[in-house]
Amino acid sequence: MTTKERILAVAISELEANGLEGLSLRAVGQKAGITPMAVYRHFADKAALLQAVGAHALDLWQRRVQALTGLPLPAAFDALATAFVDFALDEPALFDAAFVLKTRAERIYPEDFEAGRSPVIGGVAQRLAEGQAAGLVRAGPPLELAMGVWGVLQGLVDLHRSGRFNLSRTEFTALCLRSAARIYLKGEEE
Amino acid sequence: MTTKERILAVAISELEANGLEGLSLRAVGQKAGITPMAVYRHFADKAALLQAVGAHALDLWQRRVQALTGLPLPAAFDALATAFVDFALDEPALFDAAFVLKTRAERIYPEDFEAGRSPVIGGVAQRLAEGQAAGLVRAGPPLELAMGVWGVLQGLVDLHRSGRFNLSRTEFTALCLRSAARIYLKGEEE
DNA sequence: TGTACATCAGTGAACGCGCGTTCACTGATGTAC
DNA sequence: TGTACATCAGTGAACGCGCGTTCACTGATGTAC
Repeated sequence: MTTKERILAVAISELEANGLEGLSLRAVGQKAGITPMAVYRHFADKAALLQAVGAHALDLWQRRVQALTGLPLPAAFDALATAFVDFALDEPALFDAAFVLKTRAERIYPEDFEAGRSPVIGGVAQRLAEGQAAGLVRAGPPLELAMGVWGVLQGLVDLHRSGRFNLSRTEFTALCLRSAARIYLKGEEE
Repeated sequence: MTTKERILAVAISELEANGLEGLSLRAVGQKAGITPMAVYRHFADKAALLQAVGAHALDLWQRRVQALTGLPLPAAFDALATAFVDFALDEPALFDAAFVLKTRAERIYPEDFEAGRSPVIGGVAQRLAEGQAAGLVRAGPPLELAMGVWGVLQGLVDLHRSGRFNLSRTEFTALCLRSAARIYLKGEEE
């Protein structure tokens, strides 16, 4: 494990512990066993470190999604949505680093998604299109439906994190799945 | 205009200018024409000031919503959703103060909403119930549908604010309305 | 094989900043008798 | 009506903190001749 990797690992655990605002180069250096100033040997400045953390977090998220392959259609979306909620609630700071941080280069709707530069959203859109062909998924541009699903999950998670849901984890996740399904599912499911 | 009101007004405009993180008591005092320390005459500490700002922002939002009465059902929801998007994109810091700030006492799902302690969500749920009776709105607990609509709007606005939409304001708003409609509207609308 | 030199990770002190908050105070206004 | 006193908005200096970042440096390692 190189020093750079150690710094990154410490930064991630500090992020988990103290959140985006609570991350300081001094603390990272100290917990990595080096002078805070030595961090500058490996990252140009704090923004560069944050960007690396963000890239790592996004990578971690994508790995989690890739581990979900092989499920039939409706279950696949439930599994994906559950993974999203779990990621957001279990690793909130990583979630922020992956999805909220502005220092990272973001994928932009619609061009980057149409060009397939976002594997997760691209995959969702493709499966939604398959679902439309199979008569399961409602009509509409698959990419827009995918963004709608992302939006509702992100929004509900946001509301949950600002303390607006007094629900058990199971109940909250189920509410998220139902809300997401309302976006893409065809017909009455309840 | 009392000094307290002036402080509050300055705090709000500072919030608009610099965001939640950029708000400092020192700047507020200075721009209000008093010593930063005089702020403590009127607010116990920074948290108290922020709480007052949050209450004001929420009040402002509720006024905007109340101004929308009298529209027929599908248009009413579009107007409400448009107002939400406008509020979020035009006054992002006030929006944060009203909806994101944790120092405020939040309404909690489901009990506070069931008890009618949130006029906006309560009103939405009631109109959704009317829509269900009229056969316009899909089945499901009206309160949950309302939270779903709130969630999708909040999420899409979030994604927009982190730079993920390269759409004109009009196009983005339209996408939000379509996504919200997918949550609550019955049948195929496209 | 030995020596001179370059490279480079890491050090430690310091700079300058803005922050929330404390403290003892001033000075004007209002009120009680 | 006049005087003594309480109230209270506002002052100004200071405390202590943590931050990102700079600067000149040390000391070990690797490399060229």
